[in-house]
Amino acid sequence: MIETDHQLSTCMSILKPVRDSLDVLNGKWKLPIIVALTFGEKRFTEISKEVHGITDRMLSKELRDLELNGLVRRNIEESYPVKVTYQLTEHSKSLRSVIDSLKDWGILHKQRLAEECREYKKVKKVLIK
Amino acid sequence: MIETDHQLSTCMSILKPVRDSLDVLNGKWKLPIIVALTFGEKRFTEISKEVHGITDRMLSKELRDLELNGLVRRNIEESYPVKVTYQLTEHSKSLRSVIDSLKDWGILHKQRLAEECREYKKVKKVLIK
DNA sequence: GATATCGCTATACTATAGTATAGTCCTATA
DNA sequence: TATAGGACTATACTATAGTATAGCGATATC
Repeated sequence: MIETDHQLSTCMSILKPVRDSLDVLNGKWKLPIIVALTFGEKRFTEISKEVHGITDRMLSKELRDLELNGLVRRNIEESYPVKVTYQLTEHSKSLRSVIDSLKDWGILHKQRLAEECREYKKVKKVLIK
Repeated sequence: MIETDHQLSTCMSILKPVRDSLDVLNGKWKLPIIVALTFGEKRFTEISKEVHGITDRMLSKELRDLELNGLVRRNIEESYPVKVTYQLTEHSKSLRSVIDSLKDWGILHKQRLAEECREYKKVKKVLIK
């Protein structure tokens, strides 16, 4: 019982950091934007063209979010006219393993669902016979 | 150029499975429910009591989602009255590494943000001087 | 007979995420 | 002078996630 409580509280303490990570990555556009910035800095309209379907409003907001979370840096070139570029930060590289982990599980999960579906069809076939 | 296109398409192919994983874990209640079921099967009202603040409607919906994704199994005991229990599946155990990865990054990220904040204060101090 | 528990569902609402469309202020170019 | 691009912001909308509250049909308990 004490053991269980201890384990449970351990589990609970996992929830907060997991939520933090999910919040940073969540939404429809964060990851596509990160991908677009993977091979060097880009300008607002360049990102907008690469991330198909995003509106200016969303891009502006998501870039601000990513900047606040220290994943993206906004550079202003003091030229005429000013040139604004966005690039990934060092910190953003630490996301690599998280993304890999999510990708691997996503693939595994799809396979599992497909297997389950085949199982179901097999069962149905037997039942029909 | 060809190289870059190739790398980009690789990145894009990562997006879908990552999205799949995020969709499965997303929302306010999925993870707390999974935690509640970590130490054995539980009944509807037991989960409801452990996951503080969740409404019956949400619990019902989220359990159905988790069941559809093969993470939770619903058992009906044919007794009078019927007893319904929920438990984690084998497949749900494969989430372990994903959750660990998210947790680790969440902790790292908080630290990074805290450091950045200290940096900022240092800079501000210098500027005020 | 009245009340309580179990495992939900129904209805109606609010809050947050995302979309659609237009406009602004700057400079550059035809 | 007109048009276009860059980097946004403003306004208004829709869609999805989540909340609040109530009810229901079964059994069990007082």
